[in-house]
Amino acid sequence: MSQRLLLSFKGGRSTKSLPFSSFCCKLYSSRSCNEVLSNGVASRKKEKDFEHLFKSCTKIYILKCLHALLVVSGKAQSIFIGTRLGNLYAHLGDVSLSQKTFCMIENKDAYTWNSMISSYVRNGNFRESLNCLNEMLSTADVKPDFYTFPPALKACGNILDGARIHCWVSKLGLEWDVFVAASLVHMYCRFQSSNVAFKIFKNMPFRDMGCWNAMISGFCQNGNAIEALSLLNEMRLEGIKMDSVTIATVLPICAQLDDIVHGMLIHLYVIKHGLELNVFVSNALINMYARFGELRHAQKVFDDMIVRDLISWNSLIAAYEQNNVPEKALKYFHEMRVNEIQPDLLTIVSLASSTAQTKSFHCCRSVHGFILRRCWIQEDVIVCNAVVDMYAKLGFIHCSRKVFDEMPIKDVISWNSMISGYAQNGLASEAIEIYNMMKKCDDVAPNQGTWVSILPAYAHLGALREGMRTHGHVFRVALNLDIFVGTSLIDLYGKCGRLDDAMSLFYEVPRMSTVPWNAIISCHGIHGNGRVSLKLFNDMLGEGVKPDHVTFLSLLSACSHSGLVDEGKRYFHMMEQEFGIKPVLKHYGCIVDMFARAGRLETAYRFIKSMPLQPDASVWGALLGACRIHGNVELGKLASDNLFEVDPENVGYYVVLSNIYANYGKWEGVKEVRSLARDRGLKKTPGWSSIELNNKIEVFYTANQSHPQCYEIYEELSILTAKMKSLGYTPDYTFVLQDVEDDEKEQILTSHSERLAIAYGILNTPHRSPLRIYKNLRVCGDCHNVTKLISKITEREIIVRDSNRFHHFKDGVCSCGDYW
DNA sequence: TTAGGGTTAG
Repeated sequence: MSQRLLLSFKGGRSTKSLPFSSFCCKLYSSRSCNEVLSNGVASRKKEKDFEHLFKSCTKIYILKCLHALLVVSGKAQSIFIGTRLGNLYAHLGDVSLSQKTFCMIENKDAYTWNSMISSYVRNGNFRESLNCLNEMLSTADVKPDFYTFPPALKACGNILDGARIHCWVSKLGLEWDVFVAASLVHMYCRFQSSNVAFKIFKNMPFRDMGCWNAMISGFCQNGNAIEALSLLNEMRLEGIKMDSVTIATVLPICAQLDDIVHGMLIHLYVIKHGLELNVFVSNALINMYARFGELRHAQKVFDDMIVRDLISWNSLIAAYEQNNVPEKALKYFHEMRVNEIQPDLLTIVSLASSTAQTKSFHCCRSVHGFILRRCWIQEDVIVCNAVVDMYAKLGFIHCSRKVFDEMPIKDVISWNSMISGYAQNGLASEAIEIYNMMKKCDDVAPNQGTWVSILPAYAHLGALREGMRTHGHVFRVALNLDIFVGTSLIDLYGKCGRLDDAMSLFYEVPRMSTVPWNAIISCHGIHGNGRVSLKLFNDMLGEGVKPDHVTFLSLLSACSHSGLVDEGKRYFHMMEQEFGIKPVLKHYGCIVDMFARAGRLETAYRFIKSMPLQPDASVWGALLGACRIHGNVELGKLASDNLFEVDPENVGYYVVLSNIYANYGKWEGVKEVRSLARDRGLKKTPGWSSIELNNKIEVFYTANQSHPQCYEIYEELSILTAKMKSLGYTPDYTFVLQDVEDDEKEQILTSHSERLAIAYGILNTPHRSPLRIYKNLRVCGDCHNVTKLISKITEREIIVRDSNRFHHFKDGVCSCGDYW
């Protein structure tokens, strides 16, 4: 029977794996193996005749059957058959069998050695492949040929290995083989030596597509996008057409150079030459369109693909994730699963980020669970970082911290994610704590991402001294003029009240992008220098920098803080009409704030009513805040009613409404709001102020009685109050929100946390030195007046930053001109 | 018969 099977197998159906596999199974199970061998496999005369049998081996078990037959017949040790078997095992992914088979071969020739080297490389065992090469080179009777070096060059872990192999290549005169030369080019580019690679490339007498592609991709990998494009042009001039590899290489640089026209022209070329069937090309097109935010084009490319691989799915999911369309990203993740495509680590990274965008804690837990079940948390630091980032973006910072603390390995991005997670959730002190922990780790060095995360935390707390020390670090690693780090420094100096330093830094960093402009416009804005902000905006246009939506946020907020209502209106219209930027809720919020601050509460209210978007808490919050300043109970109540609906959990709004009632002595209203907040389980955020002294940040809560210098602080404050009264100060009791007697009201005002911090600063710093205070809530009107007077009495600059803006007190006046 | 050059990331 086996004999018949073998004969039928020989008779024409041999190239199909199924008949052959069934043949093998039957053969294996039959007890007459020897008989078959003597009549079938073993009786064949030429080794070459095995070729079609080898071709049929598409599954490991089939190959094992054939191998068994060949071992029995004594043919497996022959160089041709043994090497072929070893190669087949390597192709089918069984490395250990591949290695065993090679080792069985006696008197290996170059073909066997070459096959062994490439088999190791194919399976990622680079060290072993280089050992193999060394052994081959030391074997006297074997001569390496042009098949030997390309895989070995791929295996080089450093440029020294590569240069050593280059020497052998030159010695054997193989340098000008196109495959070898392309591999050399690729190797040198991998180790950032594109100049050496280019020299080899230029000297080649003949170049095939592989060489051109190796050089172009080498330039791309080393960030030399311009050189890559000029080489592409040279290739075109020589009449060589781009192939699918060229296109997959070049598309990413179109995105890098922000050149969508070039990218679309290449897409046309792809269509014209029928290259869209290549999965690499289509994947690169999806990625290119995604970078430009052209999701419809990306989707069309994906839809038209006949064959899709994991990267195609990952690219589409990432396209939606990076362009903030999480629903679609999740939809395609689901579809991918339906199509039984197994996600990989990169899928999960996009998934985690998309889930964070949905703001659904439940979904995030599912993603975390999915990752835990696959044990990826232990295996991959990138996935862990994505989870840390996911929870942080959702505001569940304690979950981030838990994942972070349990990470087996932390890299610099893990630390950066945790620092920026805290900083972005307003927890600047915690961000600094993590940064300090990071500094103690020897195996991790801060990078650009670290500085852009930690500097805003210092800026937030007004921790100028620590910020300046970090500026020193940044300077030493030559990142001070990096556009993002430089901008963070501008922001730091600006927010710490050092506008002159911010300006000098601003003129040092590259100013081609909006980023530093936005920062400096905003810095002047929060200091009440609205006119300077407007001038900077015009300078920006003059230098040919196109403003973005953040520029207008900074600008409108500057107008709002300086009472420049007409200018604000003008720029708001200009934004859409001249620059085509559609205002989002934050822009509307600025305009409401601008009208309301200026006392035009009715206009602000009418503006809200005319908005095409549903107003959110920030819009109503702006109106409410101004109602408190301008004392409009009726509109304040209306704004609060809306706020209690859109953001019922934010205790701040209840406090402001109760303040408005209290100012007018409407104690019934106060009682009502307080009980409403209590019923909803909300507690007032305690007010606190901080001051940085001797590299330590000292925090004072309102009416703090437990500070070691408590007695001196209150003593100092009472001396100051007496001096202020002699200058005509009378306490403004409208800022006392409790229904108590006047002397108690004065006591309450005196114990406001910013005053405690100021007194502490006066007691512990040299005469006339400036004081920098940060307050977590808004500074009250009475404290504002008091700080002005203290600045005069003590001849000190006092810079107070509160949750709303900046107050720079000097010689009894505030930079905001009492307009805030 | 063994070989080179390509697409996705926190």
